[in-house]
Amino acid sequence: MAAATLAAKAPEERRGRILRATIAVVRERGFAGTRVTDIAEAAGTSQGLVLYHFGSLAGALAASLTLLEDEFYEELERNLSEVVGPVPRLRHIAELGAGYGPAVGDWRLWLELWVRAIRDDGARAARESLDNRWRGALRQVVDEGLAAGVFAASDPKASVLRLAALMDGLAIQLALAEPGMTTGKFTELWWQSAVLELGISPAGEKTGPAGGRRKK
Amino acid sequence: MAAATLAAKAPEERRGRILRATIAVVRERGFAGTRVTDIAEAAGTSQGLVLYHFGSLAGALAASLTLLEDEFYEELERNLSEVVGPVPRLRHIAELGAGYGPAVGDWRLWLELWVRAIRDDGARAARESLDNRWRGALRQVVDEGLAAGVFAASDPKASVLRLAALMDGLAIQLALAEPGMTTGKFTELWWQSAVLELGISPAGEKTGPAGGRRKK
DNA sequence: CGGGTTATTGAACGGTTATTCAGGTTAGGC
DNA sequence: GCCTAACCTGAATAACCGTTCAATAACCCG
Repeated sequence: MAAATLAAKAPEERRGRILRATIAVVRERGFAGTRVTDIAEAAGTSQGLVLYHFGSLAGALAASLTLLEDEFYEELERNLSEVVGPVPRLRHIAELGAGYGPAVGDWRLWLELWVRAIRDDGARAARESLDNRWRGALRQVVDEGLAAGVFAASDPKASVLRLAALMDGLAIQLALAEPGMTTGKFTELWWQSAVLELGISPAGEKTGPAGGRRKK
Repeated sequence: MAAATLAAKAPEERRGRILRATIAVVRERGFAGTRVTDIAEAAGTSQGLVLYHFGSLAGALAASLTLLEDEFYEELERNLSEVVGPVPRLRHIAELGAGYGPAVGDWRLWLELWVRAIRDDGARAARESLDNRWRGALRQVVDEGLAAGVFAASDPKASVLRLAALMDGLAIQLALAEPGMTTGKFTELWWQSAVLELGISPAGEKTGPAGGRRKK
């Protein structure tokens, strides 16, 4: 019956596919370079459908931001639950930032988001939400460590702010493939700051970049 | 006849005016939102002239980047020569980053540059050059302090990298007007990191977040 | 099974914008 | 003073791209 057209899944499925395609295109071409055609092509649908579901290109971009948020939350949760104990967890964060996966592409996406947030309210809200969430996670790990007595910080709030900002700053260089900046270096540099900020004792500091390291 | 047209200064003057206008427009509208018309309007000339001098919109944007570099160099030089001694100089850098002037707008321009650098080679080169210059200045101050014995760092190179990255990271929040981030907080947060990284002795750390400032 | 609503398409439309161009104006060497 | 080349302009051109639209197809419900 009714010779199967290419795809006739639930409209929700198509909608989601378009959203995912949008993110993929933005990742590759940036917000400014993303056209309706690109999205349609990446999603395997027509331009018309993109507009049908989201009203406009801007609408599709905006909707994709909330998907981005959701996925970020999810992944963050999943990632941090893998590891227990303040020090390993902090270390894990250091490595997460560098990203063993396609992190460079992800950081580029964040850069795009920052710039878009300058002028687009939806993007501003998304990036603020993302940032708060991220900083909250960091904050939580720090509090955990303070409570356990393995971290020491005179002003934890400021330390968290600085560590979060440092990661963003380092990420810029990673995203732009600054010569000399690698994921390994990223992790190392950030971790050293964390050690400094939080007075982590050598015992807890298990993973050295190379060679011995001590404190006193 | 031919009543005097508005302006017939040297073509170099117009060229420069267009370049300056381009930067101004990019600052306000971003690279993506900058149109030839905007530049012409801001420069008080015709669209034709913009293209006449620079060949294309992309050409004008590219040319404006080198002007941006030049002006940055100049201003950096001028600014840092004002202050002597490692500690005051470092402190000055902390305040420069926060910017007592239109720094928010400037940081937004840097954000724009970063994103453009992802895909545009000219922008990439410009930002790398700018960044090296900036980091070099920081590095110089740090070396000065190490030589004078007022700073102590086990890995100065890493410290410089981190301090530079931290400034970028904090700048993002400043540029995006993150609630709670002010120029004062910016300076304070960065300065504390500098103190921590470089083991600045309390004597040198003259400026509290508020209160008087003096030197030995 | 109909009939109406929802999805989906591809082509047509229209606005915006970079670029081209033909024609003037200015400046400076001769 | 005049001639040529550099400068400058505003309008015409043309391409690109978001959006609209009329026509189908699929789905759902009674």
